[in-house]
Amino acid sequence: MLDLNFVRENLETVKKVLENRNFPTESLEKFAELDAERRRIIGEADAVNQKRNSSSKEIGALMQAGKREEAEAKKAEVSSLKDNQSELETKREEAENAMRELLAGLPNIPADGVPVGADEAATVDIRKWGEPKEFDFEVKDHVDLGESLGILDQERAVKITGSRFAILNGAGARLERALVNFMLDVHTTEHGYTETLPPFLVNRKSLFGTNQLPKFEEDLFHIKDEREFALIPTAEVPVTNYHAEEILEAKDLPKYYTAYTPCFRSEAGSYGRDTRGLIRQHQFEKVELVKLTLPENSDEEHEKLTANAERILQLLGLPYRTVVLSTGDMGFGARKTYDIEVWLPSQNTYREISSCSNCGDFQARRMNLRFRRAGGAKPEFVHTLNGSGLAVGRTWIAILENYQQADGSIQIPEILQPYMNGLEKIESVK
RNA sequence: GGAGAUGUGGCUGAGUGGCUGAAAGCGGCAGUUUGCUAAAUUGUUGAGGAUCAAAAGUCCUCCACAGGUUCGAAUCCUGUCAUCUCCGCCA
Repeated sequence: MLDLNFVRENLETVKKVLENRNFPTESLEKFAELDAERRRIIGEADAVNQKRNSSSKEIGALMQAGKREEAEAKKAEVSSLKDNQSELETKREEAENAMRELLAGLPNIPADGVPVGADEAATVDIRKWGEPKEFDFEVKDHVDLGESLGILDQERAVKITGSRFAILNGAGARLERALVNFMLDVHTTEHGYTETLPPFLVNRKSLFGTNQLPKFEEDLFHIKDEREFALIPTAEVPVTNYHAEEILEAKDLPKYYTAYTPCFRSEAGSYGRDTRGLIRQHQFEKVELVKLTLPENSDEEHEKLTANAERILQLLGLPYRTVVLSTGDMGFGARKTYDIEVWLPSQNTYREISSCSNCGDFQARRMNLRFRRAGGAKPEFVHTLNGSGLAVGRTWIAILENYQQADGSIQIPEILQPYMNGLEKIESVK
């Protein structure tokens, strides 16, 4: 959420930013009016409350002095304020809700230097690592590989649940678990993150904090009862909200968390995309990285977080490139986002495997997550960052495709072998 | 799921209708004292908002949350949520 004062003082800038992000600007047309109205009503309501408070105090004094009649007269007077007062309180609530709603619907301001553009075409390559392997045979995709090896079963998942679900078996399931453990181990022992295992169901307040709500309700799976929980679409939600509504001490920052969780996304509006294989599922596994930092350090921490995610691909020997997303392609809450894309031989291209965002104070303001500098200074909002480190399902795909052999078997990267109980190769069980 | 108890500031903990945004203690911060540490001592110490160019000041709101009663609510009433104890059930 943007700061009210910032929007008031930079209305034109905000408008321009919205256009760069392909957002309609019409809500801003009402801003000035809404803002003035809100302040006028607050002033009025405060004045009435003040009148009531002071009169009530006088009544108390009169009662104690034994001046009953005067007190009664005063009571009647205050009573007559009541209608007006409750009406003003209602209006005040409406005005504040309207303003909150407007602000909650505005996306973050991109950082300086983020390429301006409408879509993916405007992303800019930052760096490449590794060389895509030359295969001297016709490469298969992960579906053909996985099914012929007997480690991937999509048909039965459809029977049990529906489309966009899959079952991993044997060495395939083990590979998924190995990747999770490997990633968590690297981030906790080499990169200084604290492992956390959060709830997989969250309430609406948390979803507001990390800006899934109010705008992206239809991307979530909702639990059908009065508690209104939703399945997490990413561990970013429970983990970033971990310290929501708290005031941390500056000396305790930065905080680094890493969490393994399943993620659930309805993928509404993506019906025709990536229908084959495991690229886009309703349920997938992810190891997430979350940082809470001082405002002045968030850019540097963002670079480090992205490097932490890239490190996993380097250790696994998977070629990738890192790009910076353009204004039109960035997520709602991000001020800057790096996507890391892994090489997929079957598609002869790089595909997203991680998205690392600096959200600045945008989410912290939504969840009222603050810190205090030494010496009793005013609380300030922390900066929040998050990134996948990595999407495990897509890493699984990349391992199969990049390490496939001519006979359809899969060579296990050396660093993963201890996590696979020493297994060097996944071969057909048939 | 059943029965009961509880929810006050960074913490402990007073407060059962007005002078309580909240005693007291601890902690924090600033000063004084002291050869240093420690101790002592004085002061200070919640958040959000309105007004204002800004600061100061003034005012409003907040004692789990949401409603209600009342001229007036931390205090009374209702609901919700959370925590604790006992029973049941389970992993």
